[in-house]
Amino acid sequence: MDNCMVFHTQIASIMEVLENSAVAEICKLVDDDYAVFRLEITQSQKENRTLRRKLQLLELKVARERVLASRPSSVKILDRYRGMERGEGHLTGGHRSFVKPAGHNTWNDDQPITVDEGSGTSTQHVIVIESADAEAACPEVKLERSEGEEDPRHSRDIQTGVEDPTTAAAAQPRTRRSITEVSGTLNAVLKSETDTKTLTVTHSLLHTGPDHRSDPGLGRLGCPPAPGSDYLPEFHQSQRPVHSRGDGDTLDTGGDDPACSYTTEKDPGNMLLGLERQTELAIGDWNQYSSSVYTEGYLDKKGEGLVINEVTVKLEGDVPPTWNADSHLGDGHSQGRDFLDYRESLETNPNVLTHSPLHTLRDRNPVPTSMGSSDSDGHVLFDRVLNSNRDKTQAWGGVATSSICKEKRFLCIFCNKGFSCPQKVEIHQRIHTGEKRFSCTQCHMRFTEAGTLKRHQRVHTGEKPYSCPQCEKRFSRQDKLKMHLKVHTGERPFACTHCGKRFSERSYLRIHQEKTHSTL
DNA sequence: CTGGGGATGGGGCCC
DNA sequence: TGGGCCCCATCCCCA
Repeated sequence: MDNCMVFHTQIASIMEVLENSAVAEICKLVDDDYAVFRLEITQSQKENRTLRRKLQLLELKVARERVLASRPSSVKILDRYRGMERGEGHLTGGHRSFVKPAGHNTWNDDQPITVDEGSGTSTQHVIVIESADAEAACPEVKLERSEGEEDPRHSRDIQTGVEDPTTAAAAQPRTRRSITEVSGTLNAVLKSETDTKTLTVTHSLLHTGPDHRSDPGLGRLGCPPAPGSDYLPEFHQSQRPVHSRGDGDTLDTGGDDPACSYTTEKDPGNMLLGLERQTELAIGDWNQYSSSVYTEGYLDKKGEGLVINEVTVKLEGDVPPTWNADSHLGDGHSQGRDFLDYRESLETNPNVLTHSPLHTLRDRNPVPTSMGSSDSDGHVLFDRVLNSNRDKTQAWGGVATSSICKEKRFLCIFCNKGFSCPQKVEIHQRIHTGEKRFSCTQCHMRFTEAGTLKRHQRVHTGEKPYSCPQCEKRFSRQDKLKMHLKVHTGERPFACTHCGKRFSERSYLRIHQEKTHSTL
């Protein structure tokens, strides 16, 4: 028995040793395979980056060739990338979006292009504007991504009209486009100029604070930035060139009213976006993150089309950095509007979401668009400028800034409702997204607007600053006091068209008609 | 008791 | 940011 026990003990020991060795071997195999797998993944990623870089270089080259072909005179464009093409540089560590023209609406103007390298602050984005032919139903906007440069604070100007604007104006009908991007300081200026028209779009990404705003006081069109808005798009209406300093400040050497200016590209094919209502968006998903999307444009007078002049997207969230924003652009009805300024800015943290109403647009009518990506600062910005109707330049030539600002050309992407300011569109679109960023500290109530929250909080404080001079009754709201005053005055401005009965409130009349005259 | 109307409070929304 | 209007819900009064 003892021998038997010893034998079993030895067997158990051997089994344990074998088991341990087997486990160790399995672990080793797993580790080896894992290492190989990771190596393969890394190699694939490197290959992807290399291919992407090559693609970007090809795009750059094509764009440059287009420009060179159409602008025989002194072209200086994208010196940085020219160097890259010569092998002098590389795009790593960030992303660039290039604005490039396409079709007949490309850099075909006989204006030189200059690139202001700025002062070493590296923009992480190069914008690609790709305008479709007039016949194209969907103008394309192509956003390229590349590995960005190291310095996130580079500013660069791309101007396709280097001449002195004053002389350029004298050189009409010469067509000019100039694009200035200053994303290093969170400003991006797009300047598109045709004939006497100038477009300057300035993106001021406000996440760095108001000090970085080009106009800290007011947003474009004289509107203050929407609460929580992290960028401040601006138009500069000036025929003078806009330069970007190395420190990122945008210098409008013209000194004209910086409030508004608009592109006057004249491609009729780009004038209208066949944008349909996007009310079927998955609001739940859309509301996961702070977002703002608006379209700048207008409904044509017949209501048959929605002309999108601008789309601005601000997105936040922990989402994959693969957001493609495209839109439906179609030939359309300019209805006297002679420009299409389509701009889209996207700012995120290191990650960028992939959902937006624009996404839906893109899906409905895909265009070759690559994605923007994050720069070293973790911000993503891509801008687009679509050239608009070239034939209608003059219609916008003399439009004053104030009149433009009064127009409700910023359209809700959900309901097409027009607003005068993009910030207002952002606030309005919270209705559709369900976003209520203002929460009461006293209760669970949440509100879309800060003013509504403030008004609500009087419920908790009991503050009733408005008192009736007739009966000492007090109210927390002025409109309620005004309503109450009708009790004393007997004012009943709303009369039933069926029975003549009068009511002090419209809603009373409506209820009355529903109850009494519903069969009529 | 019931229904219509008035009064009030509150939120939504736009200017 | 405040003003103003709208809508809705609720309570109350009264025929």
